[in-house]
This record gives sequence, structure tokens and C-alpha cells, in this order.
Amino acid sequence: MTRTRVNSALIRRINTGRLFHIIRQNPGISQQRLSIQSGIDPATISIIITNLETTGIVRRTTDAPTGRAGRPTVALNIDARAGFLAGIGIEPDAIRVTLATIDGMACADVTVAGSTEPEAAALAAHEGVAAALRSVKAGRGALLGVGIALPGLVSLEGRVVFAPNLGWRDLDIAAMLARHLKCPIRLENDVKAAAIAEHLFGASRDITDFVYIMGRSGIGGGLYMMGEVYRGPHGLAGEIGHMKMVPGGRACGCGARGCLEAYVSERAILAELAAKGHQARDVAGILRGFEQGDAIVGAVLGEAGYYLGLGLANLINIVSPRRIVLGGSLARLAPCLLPAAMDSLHANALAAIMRDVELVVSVLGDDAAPMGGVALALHQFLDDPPIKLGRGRDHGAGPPE
Amino acid sequence: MTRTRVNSALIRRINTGRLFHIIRQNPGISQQRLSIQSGIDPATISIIITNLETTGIVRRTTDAPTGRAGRPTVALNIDARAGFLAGIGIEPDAIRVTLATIDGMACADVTVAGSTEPEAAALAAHEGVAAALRSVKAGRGALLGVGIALPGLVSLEGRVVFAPNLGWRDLDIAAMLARHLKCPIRLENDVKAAAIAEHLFGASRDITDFVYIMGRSGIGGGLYMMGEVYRGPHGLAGEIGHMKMVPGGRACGCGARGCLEAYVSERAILAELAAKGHQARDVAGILRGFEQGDAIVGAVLGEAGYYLGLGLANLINIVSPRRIVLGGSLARLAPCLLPAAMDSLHANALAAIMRDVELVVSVLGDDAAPMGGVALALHQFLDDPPIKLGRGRDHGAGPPE
DNA sequence: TGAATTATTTTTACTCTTTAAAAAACCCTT
DNA sequence: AAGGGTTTTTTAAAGAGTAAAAATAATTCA
Repeated sequence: MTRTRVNSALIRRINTGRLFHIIRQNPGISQQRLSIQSGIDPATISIIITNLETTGIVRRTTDAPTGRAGRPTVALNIDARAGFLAGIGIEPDAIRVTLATIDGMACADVTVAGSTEPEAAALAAHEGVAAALRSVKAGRGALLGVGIALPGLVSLEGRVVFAPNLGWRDLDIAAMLARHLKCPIRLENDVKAAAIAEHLFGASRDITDFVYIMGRSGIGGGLYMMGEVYRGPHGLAGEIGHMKMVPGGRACGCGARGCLEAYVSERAILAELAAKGHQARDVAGILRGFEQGDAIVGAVLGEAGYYLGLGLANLINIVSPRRIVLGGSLARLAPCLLPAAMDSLHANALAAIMRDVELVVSVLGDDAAPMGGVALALHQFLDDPPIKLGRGRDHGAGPPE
Repeated sequence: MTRTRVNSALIRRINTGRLFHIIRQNPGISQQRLSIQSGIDPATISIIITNLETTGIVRRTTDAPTGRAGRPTVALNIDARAGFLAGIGIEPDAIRVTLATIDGMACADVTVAGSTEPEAAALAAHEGVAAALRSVKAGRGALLGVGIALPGLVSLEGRVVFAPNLGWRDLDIAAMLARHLKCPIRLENDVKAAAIAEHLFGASRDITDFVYIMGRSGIGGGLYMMGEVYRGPHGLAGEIGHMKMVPGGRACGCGARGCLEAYVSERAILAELAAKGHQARDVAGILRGFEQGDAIVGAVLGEAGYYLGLGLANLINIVSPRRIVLGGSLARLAPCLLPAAMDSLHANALAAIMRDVELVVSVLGDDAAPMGGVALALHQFLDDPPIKLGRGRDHGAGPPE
């Protein structure tokens, strides 16, 4: 457990990363504005940007004349030609690949058939990435990093601990893909990955503390705290779907009773509707029933909303995020769930803590998992950049004798 | 919101702090061992230690001869003569002051009568600190910092947002004390402060992720994550006592129903016993009844333990700490509560996450709040050290001309 | 047209940091 | 007394951020 050395190289990496993100989120920014926004000295900015330009990560372009006096600003942009990052969302029935430039702009989407057989899934993922690269006419060498997001517990070392939907347990899927793709690969739980994507590319770019809640077959959570996703000592933190709402309540797939997931997940709502004789078979069916004012649907959604609000209140009291982001099926069901949820939320969250919490719906939608993969790949790219960060002295490369 | 500058000075502060804590926790360590344990180069160690010695924070003493060949090691210790830190625990009926040296060794304890009138409380706290300083024959100048811990919500800026037991709301108690004491003062919620003390002085020194749960009149929580206490965007995170256990359950002082606090706090247990005709009036009475095998006490404690286990399961699923530390009245009641709690805990926490979680009782006991104050003062001392950290060039201070 | 003005970026000179290697310090053994 | 073995300090070098000065490149004004 040797801790990372705190030295000059770390300084440079941190400051370079800061500047990268500011440029990424403010395309065309000038060095002076960059200095103001980052608090870093203009001289340092000059050195770092020159370095990033030399290595092809940043591009300088002369701005259109502003009409004002003074030396014209130079616009800085992340250079889309630097290469590509691939995000892979693995689900039992489909593997979705998003290819993006290093500033996170998606430029290709490919979906291939999934598999619960690990080697087959890795091969399918590889084919998806290859197809995406072909669609942008890029070669293998242009792939700078890959991130994989899947529904399940992922250890800090990037191994699948347990993924019930895929039937995987203690599996190194990243290593299997690495046999096909020679570039850095990072693996993470899909909700944590989506939370990172929300922070890098979504609506919570300016916020360091939020909770991402994703409904899929179950309910998952990603806790973004102090500017990074919280993984916990083994990487397993954030399983908010198994928060207990009712002692001895409904049976949950985890073996316990009364879990949030057993009341609010897509699967739970559909099961409850079926038990009450309603014929809805998917989220669209639920929405249709809700719009038509179906009494059964209304009652079931009211109950689900009540427990969702209660769960959110618990999260607010415990974690006190600045924002809660609803994603996946929860985003689609939000219009039906929120009225009841807001009632129980306000009744159960502490007023002083609740005051400044926002509740929003994710803008990433169903792209959350593959975009989460892109976010993982970008983090990997910046944590361990394939470039030299040093001050590029260019005193003539004369032949050494 | 200008972020802290990442530069050489930050490096030095981080590395100096690391070395300080290693010396504090390994008294008499040599520089070579320090280098191995910290990963910092021996040359850097030499510079930093020389600096800390010059400023009186570290003392070098020649070790007793080891009998082995080679240059003898020099023992490093935090210099107890550097000054004192005061920790103040404010409660409605008593104000407790602990005076400690800068390595956190307590050297005086003073308790004075409390007050719910803020100015009177500040004056009493000041008198407690003065008495403690007198008891170690130290002057005002020896006081390097003060930390205050109190039961209530504290903002990031160090103001009391709401402290129901004290009847305080939106109050700057630190400023009131600052009129009497001219030194840095830091204020924090008592459970967060206790969590910091647990990390600095308690049994969780080697752990970066744990949850401290303290029973007092209510139930409070301190989440220690990634090596620091989590405060959340407004400093209010960690109110685990208001986690909802039973929809529409017992009424809680917060206005909601079914809170953990309404089942497991000292007050709740006593109220439930009274409702069932038992005469226990305090924790000692509960313990006596439990030891005598009283049926009512057994039933009430069984129920409380069940909900405690459920709450711990929720925390484990959501936060996934490496350890849960029980403090305050929960520590004293632990023997009675844990049997039932362990049952519901194991039944409701996800097995993969639960596997490596430890459940322990705090060693700080009732000293948690004032020792939390000491911990706050120590953090303040290291965050903003009253010394120059630079390489102390001592080339003769010739008079400038 | 050409010099002054204005604003942005780069260079310079400096201090700060960590660090590898060499040197010094110090005790034990022979 | 000389040699050997550890620990600590010094030395020299490389890399980082930064304040101030200089260079750059436009507009503005006479």
C-alpha cells in the first residue's frame, strides 16, 4: 500500500488535467481566460498548452477578429484528431459501443448482440469496437482507451465480483477483451460509470457532490462525492437498491425483504401490476396506463413513488448530495413517480439538509452505460497519459557523440 | 470558488503532514524508517525534519545504543513542549474541555457547568480552557488551537445551523469564543469530530473508510471516506439517525415517523420501557434490567437491536465502510443490542459487501466529543501551520545595507 | 500612413520542490 | 588503530509554479 508520491510530476498532472477539462467544457477559450478560471499563472498555462499542442491533444486556432484593440486571442480546442475512446455497455441481451473523441463527443454508436458467455461477450464487444472504428474510418492505432460498464459489483482491481443478470461471478472480463484490443481498458459498475459520465458530460459538470440513481432491472446508485465517484474500500459502495424500506416487506432478488428495489424497480412495478391483473408488460405499457388514468396503474405507481421518495429522503439525510439524478427506467417513469415521491420526500427529509437539494432527470438517457464507458476511458487517459508532460525543451536535437 | 493552488508549497504541506502523523503514531521512529514508511526520499525527510526541529514541532533524541554496527539512529518525537490544543465538547448541561499536546496526548480534563445561553456557554468554555491551561502551568501563549464539538448541524463555514438540544439556531459560537481566546478555533458537529478523533487517535488509524455512529439523546453519524470526514456540500451530511426504518412508524423529534433514532436512541429505549411499565431511568438502569434477565427490557432491547442491525445493513449496502464504530450510549448498550443486531444485519446486508466489514465499539467512550475537538484543532494546526515550511536557509543574517 | 494604445502571450529569472548519488558521521568489530 | 556497516546529510540536478518584463499583434488616433 505505497501511497502515490507527492512531487512535481503530480503537480503537473493535476494542473494539466484541470486545464484539459476547462478547455473541453469551454471550447475556444483563450489562455488568459483559462488562467482566470483555473487560478493557474499565465506562464504555466503557456508551458502546459504548448506541451499539449506538441503532443496533439490541444489545437490552437486564430480567433475571428473581435474588433477590439490588443493582441488577438488564440482559441484553444481539444483536438478531435488525437484519437478515440470507446465506451462499452454490457447487458445480457445487447452490447452497446459508443466511440467518442477525447473530449467526449460521441461520433459513432454500434449495438451488437450480447451474450452471457464471457468469452463470447468479449468477442462481441471487440467486434462492436472494430465496427465503430470502421464507421469513422479510423485504424486500430487511433483507439486510445476503452471503458466497460456493466450491471454488477466490480472490485477496485477491475474484476467482476458478481453480476447476477449476466450470471457472472469473479471474472476478469477486461483481461478477456485485452486479448483482442491492445490499449488501456477500465471496468466499472454501470451506475458508477454513468455517474462519472454525468459529471464529465452531463448536467452536473459544475457539481462535486451528487447521487446518480439508475433504474434498470434493479435499482443502482452512484455516489459522487468531493469530486469523484465513491467506490469504498472494495469498490462495492452505492448499492442503494437494497436499502430496506419495510421490515419484512416484499421479497427481493437479493434474498432479503423490503428492499427499495422490490418496490420501485421496473421489474417490481410490472410484477405488482401483473398481480393486480393489469396487462402492462414494459415501461411503455406502464406509461400508457398512467396517461389513460388507469386506477390500478395509479395505485401501484403511487405506492412506488411513495417508497422512492422515502429512499431519496434517506439518501439526503445520510449523504446530503447537492443533486439527485434519476436515470434509466426511473428517468422514463419520473413523470408518474415524482408526484407521490415529492410528498414522501418532503415529509421525511430533514428540512435544513433538503433545502438546497435538486432532483433532476438524467439527460444521458439510455446512453448512460456506454457514455459511462467513455467517461472511464477518459479518466484512464488523463490518469496515465501516453504523453510526456515535461517542459518540452526543443534546443536542437543534435546527434549525440 | 477559487480552488486551492496546486504548487510546490502544497507538496511540502502534504508531505510535512504525512511525516508528522507517522512520527506521531510511531514515536521514536528514525528517518530511515520514516522514508520507507512514507515513500519519501531520505533527502527530503532530512530537510523536512530539520525544519520541524527548528520550529520546535519535532524533537530529535539520540537513541539508546542498539549494539549493532553502523551510525546510530536518531529517535524522532513530536515535541510536547511545542504547545497545547484544546478540545471543547459542548452539551446542554456540561462543557467538557480536554487539553492535549500537539500529538494528541491528553494532559488535562476539565468539566464546567453548561448553559443553553450562547454567550454564557462561550464564557464557560473559555473558563474551562483557562482552568485546563492553569492545571498544566501553561500560559495563554501556549494555546495553539481550539476545536469545538457540539450536537447539532454545523455549516461548512463553522456556524451552528441548528442544535435542537441546545436550542441554538444560526449562531456563530466560534466567534463568541474568539473574543476570549486569540487563537484559531474550529467548530464541527460532535459525531463528525468524534470520527476524526477515531481516525487520528482511536482504533481506526490505519483505515480510510469507516462510519462512526454515536448514540446520545439521538443518533448521529460521521462518515469517514477516502481519508477524510465527509461533510457534503453544506457540511450537513451524516444524519443517519433519521433514516426511515418503518413507514409511518414511531414519531421522531424531527417531525417525521419511523426514524432509526425513534427506535435505537437512549431516549427512545427509555420511553418504550416506560410505556411498558418498566422503571429504568438511564442507561445504567437498562443494563441492570438486561443483566437481571428482565423480560420487558429483553423485548425492548431486542426490538432496538433489530432496527439497529437493519440500519447498519443499509449503511453497509450504501456506503460500504470497512468498519463501523459504535460510540456514546450505543457503546455502552452494545452488549445488549448486538445479539439481535447481528441477526438482522447479516440477514439484510449484501453478502459480498458485508464480508469484510468490522463492527467495533469505540475506545474513546465518553471522551469522544472533547477528543473530537482536539482532533479538529490538530487538523487546523496542520492545515494552516503557524510555521514557515520553507527550507530554512541559515546563511548568516547579515544586516542589509 | 505611422506611431501610440491595448490586450494577449511568451520569455526570463527566480524560488520552490523532490531526488539520486556521493559524502560525511558514527558506532561496532577486529 | 584500522576497517566495516548503517544512518544521515550534503551536493547537484531536474522539474514545477510564478512575478515581472518583454514580445507580439491587433486596433486607434494623429
